[in-house]
Amino acid sequence: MSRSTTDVPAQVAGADACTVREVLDRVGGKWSIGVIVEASRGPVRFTELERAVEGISRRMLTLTLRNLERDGLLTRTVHPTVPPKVEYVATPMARELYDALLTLTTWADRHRGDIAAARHRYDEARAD
Amino acid sequence: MSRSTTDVPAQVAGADACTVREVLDRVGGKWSIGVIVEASRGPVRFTELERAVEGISRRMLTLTLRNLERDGLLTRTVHPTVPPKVEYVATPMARELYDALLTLTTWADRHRGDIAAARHRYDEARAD
DNA sequence: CCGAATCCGAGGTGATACTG
DNA sequence: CAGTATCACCTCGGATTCGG
Repeated sequence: MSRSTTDVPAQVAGADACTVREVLDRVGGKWSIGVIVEASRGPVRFTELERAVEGISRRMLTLTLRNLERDGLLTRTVHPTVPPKVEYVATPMARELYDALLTLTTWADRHRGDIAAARHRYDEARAD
Repeated sequence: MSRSTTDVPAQVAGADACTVREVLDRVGGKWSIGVIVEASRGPVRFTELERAVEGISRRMLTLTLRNLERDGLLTRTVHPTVPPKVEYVATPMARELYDALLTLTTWADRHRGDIAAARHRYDEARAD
C-alpha cells in the first residue's frame, strides 16, 4: 500500500479499472460476500448457510455456491453418510480476498457519514 | 493493513460483510469504476467520458454520473457558456476509494491464473 | 439433507429520437 | 454540447416443486 492515485500513470489506470471489474463481476453478486464471510470462519453446511445468510433463497444459495466453487474460492466436501452431509469452506485465496475487501470496509466506515450527507444535500437541492 | 481474516472475531464479520455490500452497491455498477477512473485524472466533459468509457450508452453514462454525484463521489460543474460546458471531477473521497480498489486489483493480478485454472478444472470435471 | 428444474414477474440495459 | 424520453429486450432473482 504505497502508491497513491496521483502516482498512477494514466495508461495503467484503464487496465486497473478492467481488472477491478473482473473481481467485481465475480464477487459483486448479491450474496457472494455473505457466503464467503461465513465460509471463511470454517466448514459450514448448506442448511447453515441458508440460515446464516439472511434473506437468501435456496436457488440463489446453490448458484452462488457453484460459482464460487468454480472460481476456486470455495471447497466443496461431500461426506458419504446417511443423511448426506456437504460442507463448504473458503480457500486461502478467498481469505486473501476477504482481507482485501477489508480495505473497502475501512473506506466505507470512514466515509459513511460523508456519503449520507452528500445524498441528503443532493436530494434537498432537488426538492426545491 | 495489520489484521488478517483469522484475527477477525466472528461477530464483526457479519457487520463487515454488510459494509462491503454498501460499497459494492454503490460502485458495483457496470460503469461506475470506469467513470471514477477517468474523473480521477482531472476534470472531464460529458462527451469525453462517452468516448473514454468504452461501450457505455448515453443513458447509462447519465445515470451513472447522477448516482456518483449524489453520493458525493463526483463534482459536477456547469460553465454558463455557449455551447454549454459541463465538467466532472472525482472528489478526494472518490480518489481514496480508487486507492482502496487498488488492493483488489493486486489480489486479482496475483490470483488471475489460479482462478482460470480452477475454472478449467471445474469445467473439465463436469465434462466427463 | 442437498440440490435441480421450471415458471414467472421486476428491474436493469441499450437503441433511438428528441430538446434546451 | 449535454442531456431527456420512450420502448423493447433480457437477465436476474424468488416461489414452488420434484429428485437423489
